[in-house]
Amino acid sequence: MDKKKKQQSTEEKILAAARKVFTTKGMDGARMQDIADEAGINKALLHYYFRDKGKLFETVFLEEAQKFFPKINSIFSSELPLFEKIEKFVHEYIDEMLENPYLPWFVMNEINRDPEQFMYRIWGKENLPQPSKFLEQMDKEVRKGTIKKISPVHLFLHIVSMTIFPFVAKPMITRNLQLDELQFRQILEQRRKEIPRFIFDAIKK
Amino acid sequence: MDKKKKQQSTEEKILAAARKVFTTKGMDGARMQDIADEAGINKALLHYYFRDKGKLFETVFLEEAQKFFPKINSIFSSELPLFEKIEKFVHEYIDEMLENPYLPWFVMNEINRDPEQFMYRIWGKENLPQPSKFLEQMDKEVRKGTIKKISPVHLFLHIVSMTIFPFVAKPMITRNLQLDELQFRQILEQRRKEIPRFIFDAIKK
DNA sequence: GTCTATAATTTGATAGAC
DNA sequence: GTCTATCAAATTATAGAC
Repeated sequence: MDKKKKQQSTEEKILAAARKVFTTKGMDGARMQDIADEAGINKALLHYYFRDKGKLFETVFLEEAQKFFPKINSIFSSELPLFEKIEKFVHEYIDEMLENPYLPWFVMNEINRDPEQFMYRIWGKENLPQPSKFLEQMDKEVRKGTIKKISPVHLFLHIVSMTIFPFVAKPMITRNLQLDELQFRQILEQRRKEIPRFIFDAIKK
Repeated sequence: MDKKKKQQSTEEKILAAARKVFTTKGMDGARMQDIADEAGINKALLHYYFRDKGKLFETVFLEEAQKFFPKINSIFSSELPLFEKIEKFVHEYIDEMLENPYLPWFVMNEINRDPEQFMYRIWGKENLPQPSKFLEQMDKEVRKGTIKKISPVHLFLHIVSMTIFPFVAKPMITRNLQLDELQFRQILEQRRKEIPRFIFDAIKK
């Protein structure tokens, strides 16, 4: 990491530092001084590259949100069979979050802070994600009798909840279950297979 | 609400106002002026009753955290049979959160901000919650062959995730599924029955 | 206990030298 | 492009009158 810092442009150093500070402290908690220190420069340079705190934050946030959301939609609206689709979603999502564990908390936290602004910025008004295709697919399987009767909306919520929640609630979980970093990570890795398995058991006939 | 404000003591008015502001904006985003305005008093009085912002926040936070956590432990360590225990947990938790929808986001958000400080304050070092009893109970059922083979830790995570996550991710969910307030609330109410049902289907033999 | 006025501090932002 | 020094605004906290 430190090796590469020399090669990084100042702008890249700032963005990396801002990412780190914003994702741990949030927009309100983050201090420009913290970011400058983390980047090994001074505050004035932050304003030289990015006009103000808001602009810097927005750059970081949109960048991160793009990692978090678009994958959901591309998988859910693909042409895969239901079970494979669920499996792929869980796998790819957990993998992504294992690499960026701060991501879900950061994104959800900032969306909560100002839902309209950010949801709009991420998708725009016409570019809404369409889980409807996935919901219809589930509905079709139910009517075909391939899987048990279940509300597609609830099944969708079950899947997303089991996948994402442990990452958001990490401090609660590690404390309650007395887990160290390694144990927690191992459990998350296990969930890649455990969640699809659990769902299949619940809805297969 | 406004009727009672006359009867409320100033301290109660402050706490109610602080609760409202802190739970929506968080510790960093909250302004003492906002709280004073919300309480219908001036800033100086806030400091008269609570030395500083940190003390006021801590009072509110610990009060709220006590609503959120202890119930988990009391239910999980009770003597109920497994299925009833799961059902009771989901019911009571969703009911609690339907009344205080901001609760899970607020508590988890502030714990993420400073895990050590708050986790310690909530339980202390010796007073750790003991989901172990619940985990053992699940393990026993598995070994008896009453339910399918499943890791107790994962089952625990499944239950908690499905129950709490939708409350934390409300803005994401309502936007993605195009739900209005009422529809969202109805779905949450449905989950009281849906989650236990789903779990039973997954683990019953 | 409650208020107004003000101090003290924090922090985002800019000016200007190099 | 980068730095030091400084300003301006926002925000917490206190002094002191009533």
